[in-house]
Amino acid sequence: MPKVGMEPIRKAALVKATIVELGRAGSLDVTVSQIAKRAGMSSALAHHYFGSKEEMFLAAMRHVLTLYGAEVRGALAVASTPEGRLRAVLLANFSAGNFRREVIGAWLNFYVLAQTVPEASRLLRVYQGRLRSNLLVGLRPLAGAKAEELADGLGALIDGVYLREALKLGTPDGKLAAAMAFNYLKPQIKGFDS
Amino acid sequence: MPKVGMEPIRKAALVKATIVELGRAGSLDVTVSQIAKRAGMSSALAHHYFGSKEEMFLAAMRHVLTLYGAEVRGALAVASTPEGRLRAVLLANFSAGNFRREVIGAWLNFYVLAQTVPEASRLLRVYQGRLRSNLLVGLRPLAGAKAEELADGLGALIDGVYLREALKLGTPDGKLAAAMAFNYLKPQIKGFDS
DNA sequence: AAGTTTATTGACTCGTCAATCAACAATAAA
DNA sequence: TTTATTGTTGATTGACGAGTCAATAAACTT
Repeated sequence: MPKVGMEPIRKAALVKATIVELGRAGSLDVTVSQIAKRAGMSSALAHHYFGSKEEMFLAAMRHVLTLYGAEVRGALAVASTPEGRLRAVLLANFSAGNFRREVIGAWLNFYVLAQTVPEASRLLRVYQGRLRSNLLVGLRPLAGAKAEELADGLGALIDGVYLREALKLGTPDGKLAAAMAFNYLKPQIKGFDS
Repeated sequence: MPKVGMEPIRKAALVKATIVELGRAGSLDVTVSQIAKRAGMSSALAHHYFGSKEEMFLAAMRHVLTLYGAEVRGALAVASTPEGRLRAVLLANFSAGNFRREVIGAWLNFYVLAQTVPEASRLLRVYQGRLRSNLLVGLRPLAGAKAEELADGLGALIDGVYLREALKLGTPDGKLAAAMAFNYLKPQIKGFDS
């Protein structure tokens, strides 16, 4: 059965399965066997490709971060005004691709992972830094000196919305979540309307 | 050595040790032995008093929640105006008692625990409900119809600030954190000043 | 065709840990 | 002073899970 060139396929399947299992279990207490099973292979093979469970987690993180980054870049590309850029970044954060049950659950676990694994912590910082600078691009022309503190507030608000969503059941509502962010900005920036 | 009336003392020591260990490890991967050792007893005794590790976690949660509730009530008692009440609730959230490394780390784990343990999820909802209603007491006279959405936004912001603090190293700065909340409110409520 | 590399897994090792138990000690009640 | 009751622990059990390994097989190389 063994064909050649399986590596990328297997790795992709494992990354996907890791995210699903993390979201499902809601904790890092997920066995390699569970992940491997969901990805349709033996746990030995998972170890063969990733070496350790930790590496699997990190690969899953990178994947989520990459998707997120791509989505933001895409949205940003078609925005020309500062207002448009702001809108784009916020909407991307709560888009159907990122604001999903499994992904939200995975995020929570990434924060936990970051408590013990330096590389996870680094990745999370990179994400926070990007979010901040993306927000600042839109905010600086609109809010000037207040831009920095607005960006920090928005960042915390977004993380908080994710965290709270992790506690709820049912389908996450991105529209509603985005509305909270716009609500935060409206009175801060004259003439800003969602 | 065994005197009588040890139960409450042992239980309190275990609860305290659980919070410390949870904060230290940054994850639920804490063994009963670690907790028991920090509390100065054998793991068998810990099981004797709590029955299971899960019960220890829940007791720790209840304890944190109780302290938090007491602090808010205390601050609220000496506030007479709506503005004062708002201030009181926000400051209590970031007070020296609650906004500490270990406690922040423990919070993160409570959210993880809530993913699998219904009682943990219930406790967290109770906390969120209380926070919300405490905020509303102050907000309704000041913001009227907008009070509800402001309370939700503030709640998410507070949780987000906690979450982000869990990622940082060093001593948490409650003043700075509280400032973010005030910053959120200032433009929303005419005449509100921290 | 022989040799090498890639894919794949079942079985195994080794460690860890929650929970239980048997036994012992001290205090309180009878 | 027996007889509970409460406190306490070392040792043990039983389960589970990460990571390793030997073995098998298909595919590529020369």
